[in-house]
Amino acid sequence: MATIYDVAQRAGVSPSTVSRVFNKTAAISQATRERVLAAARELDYQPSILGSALTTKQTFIIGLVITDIRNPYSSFLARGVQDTLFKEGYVCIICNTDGDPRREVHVLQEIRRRGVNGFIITPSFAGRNPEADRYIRQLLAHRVPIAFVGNRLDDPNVDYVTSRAQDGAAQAVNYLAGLGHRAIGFIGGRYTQGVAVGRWLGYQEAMIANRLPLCPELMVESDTTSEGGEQAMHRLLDLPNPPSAVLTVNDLVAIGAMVACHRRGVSIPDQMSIVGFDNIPIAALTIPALTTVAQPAYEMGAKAAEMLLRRCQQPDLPPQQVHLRSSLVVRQTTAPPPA
Amino acid sequence: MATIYDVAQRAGVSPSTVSRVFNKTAAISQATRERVLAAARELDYQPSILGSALTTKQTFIIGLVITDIRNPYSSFLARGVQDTLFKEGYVCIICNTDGDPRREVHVLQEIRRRGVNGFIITPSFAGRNPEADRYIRQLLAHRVPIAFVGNRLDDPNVDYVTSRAQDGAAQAVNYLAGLGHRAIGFIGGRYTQGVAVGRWLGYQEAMIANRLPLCPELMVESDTTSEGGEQAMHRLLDLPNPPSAVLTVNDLVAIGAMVACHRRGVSIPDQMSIVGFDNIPIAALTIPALTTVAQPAYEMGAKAAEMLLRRCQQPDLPPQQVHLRSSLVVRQTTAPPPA
DNA sequence: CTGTTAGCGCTTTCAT
DNA sequence: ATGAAAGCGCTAACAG
Repeated sequence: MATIYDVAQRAGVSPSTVSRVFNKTAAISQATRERVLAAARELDYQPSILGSALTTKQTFIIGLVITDIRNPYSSFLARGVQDTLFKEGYVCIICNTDGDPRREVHVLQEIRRRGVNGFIITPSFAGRNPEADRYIRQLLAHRVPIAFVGNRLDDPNVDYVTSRAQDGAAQAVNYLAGLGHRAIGFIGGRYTQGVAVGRWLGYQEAMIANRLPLCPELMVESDTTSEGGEQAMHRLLDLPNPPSAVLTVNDLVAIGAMVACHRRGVSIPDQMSIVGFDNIPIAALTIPALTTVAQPAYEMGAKAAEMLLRRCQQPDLPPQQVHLRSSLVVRQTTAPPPA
Repeated sequence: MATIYDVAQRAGVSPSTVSRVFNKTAAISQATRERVLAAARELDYQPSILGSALTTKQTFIIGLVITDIRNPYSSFLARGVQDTLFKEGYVCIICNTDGDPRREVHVLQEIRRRGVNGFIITPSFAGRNPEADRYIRQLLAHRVPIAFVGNRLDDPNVDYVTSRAQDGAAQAVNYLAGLGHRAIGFIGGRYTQGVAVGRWLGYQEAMIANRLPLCPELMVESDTTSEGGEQAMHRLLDLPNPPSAVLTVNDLVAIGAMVACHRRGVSIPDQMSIVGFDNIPIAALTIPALTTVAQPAYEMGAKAAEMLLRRCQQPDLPPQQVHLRSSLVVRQTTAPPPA
């Protein structure tokens, strides 16, 4: 790799001059600029960010910490982040936590050691993760720019973007209630973890608002996978009084639930209504097509990236909160309950 | 952030000594080691990789260049890469090309400027992309470690891992032929691009081997999305003599094709057999469940990461090729043709 | 408009 | 076993 000195020598100028033409940090005569550029081209010179970062602290790298990139919600979010950052000359290091607080801390440290200019974090637990919380607060104290997505620290004083998932869940319940359902179940991950909590709260809130009974046996925890959804639905179907509709914590779980119904000959939506969460691409393609609460994952990522960049430029801005909208996408898995 | 000087001062030693205890690059007396470690702990010191990289060239960052992280194949591959690298203390920068050669070059440059120690690349075009090819060859000439996944340069002299997708496609055709199908269609992305080429070649090869007619009108190009698959299947169904079975370039396309059949009342698998490609998680959950050629995406990523790390350590190793297996997963979308 | 000098955080000879 | 000094690629005053 050619260095700034090689270019300087070849162009017959000083390194600073070369630096100036690349950074436009001072006026340079047309003539020398051209000589420099020519020399650079001939040597295939690209300024090393490593070198400049040592003085400027600008690596144009940010760290993105998510649960698991294989989850479509995460990968859409990641793409939103990447697109927005890349346009501004930034690139990102992505690490997965699998919801493990230990790993979350480790991952944050490893990323930080690379001198990133900021973090975008989807916290796995909200306020229930002493280890990671402590570390993140420390970063914040060092004024490291951080934008949170989905969850956030138990602290209103940070930048974050949410999707009003709680409202989304409530919308879904309202819709089902409007259709005439009374026994509405919830299949829901671990309620106290990650994104599940808002969704669960929204469900409860709306059940109460609609004066519908909140039966513990209709609220079942599950893995947040299709297998988890399948098992959970079987448990619900085994009940003496199964629900006539269920809201699920994500689309994969919903699809698992559909499979369970299919296996048992329970027809959707005639005998069972199902609502998913996230609106992953496949949701439109299940047969019947899945009614679901759409999460603007890409937009959330894009927005978080925007906020982060802003904070990098103006560290003293007041903290910013953005609430995007979750919206119910009605398709074919929902209908009035059987008479 | 505390620097190595802060730690040295606090421990009453020289910076070199601190460096030595962290890098175990020379013997240090037990006593001073402990003092240094204590000082480091008190100051929350973590060696900055940026600083050391300037001399060692070791950033412990590698660049992963894929088409689109939102594609499940890519995200599984990425996770395989990340897990393997992270265990060895590496982290990765991920960028998307969307199959655009211009963007591919740009992305490679941006990543390189960050001093990455190597690349893992899933080339969008194989040997038909002068711009990107030229740049990649240049990297190779500079002895930058690169591992290719899926496709590779038109050059046997590089490290790469494939999935024998061509064999997988052939397997699928053989299976359909064995079932009695003669008119087997192929819905296939742009045949000359990215992963599609191997799959298309495998299809043709097996059609010929089975002495089946290779009809141009049964091979249709499409977007590699479910919408693309849906449209393509409609075109096939509009034919005077539609096929009785189709192989598709990926599962999303297959699912789109299923939707098209469903809309037209063509029953699967009785009137139409469909085979997907990739075995994304959702494939097991469509109704009926999708028969598909499984790609070991996670393993391919993991293997590529392994190869890359090996090359970083031993640049003079002979180039290595790994061929993982694609395997047909028979589920419920395939059956003998109608009589 | 351009050059000189020092320094960013760390490693690495070379001494001791 | 430890320290001093130079240097990695670049930027940022400070001169001129």
